[in-house]
Parts: sequence; structure tokens; C-alpha cells
Amino acid sequence: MGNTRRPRKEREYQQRRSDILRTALTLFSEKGFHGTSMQEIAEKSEFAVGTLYNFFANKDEIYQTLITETAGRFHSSLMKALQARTGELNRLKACVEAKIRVFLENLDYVRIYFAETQGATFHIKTGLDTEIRTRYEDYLQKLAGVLQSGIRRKIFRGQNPYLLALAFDSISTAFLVEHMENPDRHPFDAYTVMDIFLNGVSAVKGNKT
Amino acid sequence: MGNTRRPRKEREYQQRRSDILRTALTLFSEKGFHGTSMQEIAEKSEFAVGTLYNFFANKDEIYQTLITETAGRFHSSLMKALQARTGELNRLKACVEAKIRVFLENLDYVRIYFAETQGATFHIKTGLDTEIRTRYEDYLQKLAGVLQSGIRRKIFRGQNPYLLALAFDSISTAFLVEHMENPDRHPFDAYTVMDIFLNGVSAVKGNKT
DNA sequence: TCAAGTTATGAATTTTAATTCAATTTGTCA
DNA sequence: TGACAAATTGAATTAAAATTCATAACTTGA
Repeated sequence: MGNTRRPRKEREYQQRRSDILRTALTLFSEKGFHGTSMQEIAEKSEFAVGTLYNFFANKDEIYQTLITETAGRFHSSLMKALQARTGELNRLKACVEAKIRVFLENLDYVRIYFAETQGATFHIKTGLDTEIRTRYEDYLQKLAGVLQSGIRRKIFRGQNPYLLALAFDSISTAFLVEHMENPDRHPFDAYTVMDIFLNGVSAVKGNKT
Repeated sequence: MGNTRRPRKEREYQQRRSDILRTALTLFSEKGFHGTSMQEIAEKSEFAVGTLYNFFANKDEIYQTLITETAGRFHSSLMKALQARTGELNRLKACVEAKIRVFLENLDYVRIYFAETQGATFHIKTGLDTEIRTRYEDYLQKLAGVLQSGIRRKIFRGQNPYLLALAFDSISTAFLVEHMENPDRHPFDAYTVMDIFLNGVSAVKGNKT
């Protein structure tokens, strides 16, 4: 009878689908979108080329799905961190910690993410980049909100919360990228990021360059 | 006679060559390497496809030349700035200023630069990315050197000059990228970068999160 | 066990764009 | 001016990969 079985078929279908996606992610991350052929994805995921087309309309759709689904998880982790605890300092800290965790759990994805976010990618046409950027923008706004409220409460100082958000985020990203490329040299943690961002690098009071 | 004329021919040859490069730069920056065809480069630069092949062995070589030549100029501007004046503070400031100038003068290139520097690009094979990264690494080391010497002289504080260099550079890059995408919102200058980097964002003394 | 329906397969087709090269044009010099 | 060399042209070729689809292999329910 066709109603207890549906779930299993569905489950298996999803399993196969996500196998394909996982394989594709690895390959795209190693060799880029254009450097990866459908043949390769097929071989590595142990399906025939044709089969891929039963799951996805075309190569672009695989890529797009990959980006969109992971970006979603990514985004919501960070957003959650920014709301979780109370107090601006705690939120910032939770945010770096979440970012570290999410990055390290999704190394492959992060590579692609940058390829899409930064610089001239080939997916400009599909509007995929827009979608990602919107999410990132959204996150930055939220982060700016936290900083803004910290400024109002005299915990932070500064003119432009959005620029501060940008600075904060770019420091953590930079450290993480460095870590990805060179896991051993230059270890760092949430504290390092917070310290530099909060206290700055000057050893002299009220340094006015 | 064939000796006074050589220079003119040479000059014209270089002119045509650089016309091609300029056109290609614009296209690559707008649509990425794979999104740009030789046809397009030919049309836009007003040559025939075949002619392109008299100047460059293939599409890859155009791209590679572009990157390498511009990266060279780019790199030497920054390195010069870091040596120019005396005093660690002045050097840092000169460095941001140089970076702002160079970025704004080479918007098209910057887009490609990121595509190559960050994330999974397609040129991994050619080793092009390695070349750029080496230069960048070199620049970061120099920057770290400046910070290191500032730390010795008790102008700066911090454990790890390299991480500080990374932080410094990533803040300026982030602001510049923001500016590229959105020239009007969030104006900033070398002073903003210096202020955040040196004094931090905390309004409270010795904040120890 | 079998027939109808599903899904997987991969060789054949199509698409796309890089590259080549014979023909043509342009430039040089006696 | 004309013959030779050098440079340009773009239609034809080649190469690489995405996509299709007729065929085969499984699944299911009677």
C-alpha cells in the first residue's frame, strides 16, 4: 500500500539528492564551478550523468541550490547569535564564536561563498550573488544595530555603526581565512578579535594621528 | 631605413597590445573570465579574433598578463608607502592612503584581484593565484614588520604583529569595497581607519571581555 | 511471477566558445 | 610604382562539456 512507503522513498530520494550536492560542493570548492564537469560530479557521486538531471535541471541549478541552502544555514546561525544573549558585548562575542564555528564546519562552502561574494563571479547573471549579498547586508545591519545600541549606552564609541560592523566582521573573517589557509601559524580566538576591535592597537592614550 | 622607425613600430605595437588588455580588463571585471569570450574582446577592442592571437598565445595569457602586470604596480605602490616616511604611525597612514588611491584608480582590477585572491577560482591550476598570494603575503609581512617595530617602541601593543597587520589591512579593504559598491553611503578616509584600528571601539577603559 | 510504472544509464547529440590559417590588406623600401 | 614582408581578418575547424533520450534495470502491487 502506497502510504507507509512514501516516506521511505522520500527519504531515500533526499539522501541521494544530498549525496550529489555534497559531492558537488567538494568539487566546486576545489576546482571552481567551471573547472568541475558534470562527468566528474557523476563519477565521484557514483551516479550516471543522466541521473544528475533527474535531480537537478542543470549544472547551474546544482550550484545555485548548494549556495542557497548553505547560505541559509549560515545566515541563521549568525543572526541567532546576535540575538541570543543580552548585552552588546555578549552579543558581539557570541557572534564571533558562531562565525568561527560555522566557518570551520563549512570550509568547502566558505571558499565558494567568497568566490560569490567578492569580485567578478560568473553568476552575476543568475542573480545568485544578489541573493547572497542581501543576506550578508542583512546580517551587517543587525550587527550595526548592536553597535548602535552600544553607542547609545556609552559602551562603544564611534560615528558610524555600519562601518564599525564592517570592521568587526572583516577582522574576524580575515583571521578565519588565515586560519583556513594556515591552521597552525597565528592561532586566534574570539577573545583576540574582541580585544583588537574594542581596545585597538595603540599603546598610547588618546592617540590622534 | 630600418632603425629610426623601429621605435615607432614598437610604440604602436605596445599601444595596440595595451588597448586589448584594457578592453579585456573591463570585460573580465564585469562578467568574469568565463563569462567573457574572445569574440567579445575582439569586438570591443575593434580587432578581429585572429589578431588577438598575434598579441597573446591564448585567452589565458591575456588574463595572466593582466593580473601580473597590474598586481606588480599595485604591490609596489603599497610597498613604497610602507617605507616612505619615518615613524610607524606615518607609515601606516601612508599605507592606507596609498591603498585608497590605488583601489580607486583600479576599480576594474580590484574586482578581479579579489576573485583571484579569495575563494575557489578557476586559475588554481595555472599557479596564477600563487603568484598573487605571494605578493600579498610579502606586503603583509612588511606591514607586520612596521607593527612589530611599533610594539618594540611601545607605540603599539599586541602579541602577534601578523594578526594585527591582517586586521589593519582587512579593515581598509572592507571599507574600500563598501565604497566601491556604494560610493555615497558611509564615506570614510584614512583617518577613520586609523582611528578604529588604533583606539578601538570601546568607550570604557581597559575593557576585558 | 508478471506487467506497469519508475528510475538509472551512458552513448549520442548539441552547444558553445577557443583556436587556426588561407586569403586579404597594409606598410615598407628600392 | 611595384614587389616583398608583415599584420589583420573572420570563416572554418576543433575541443570540451552540457544536455538529451532511447534503452535497460529495477520496484511495486496484484
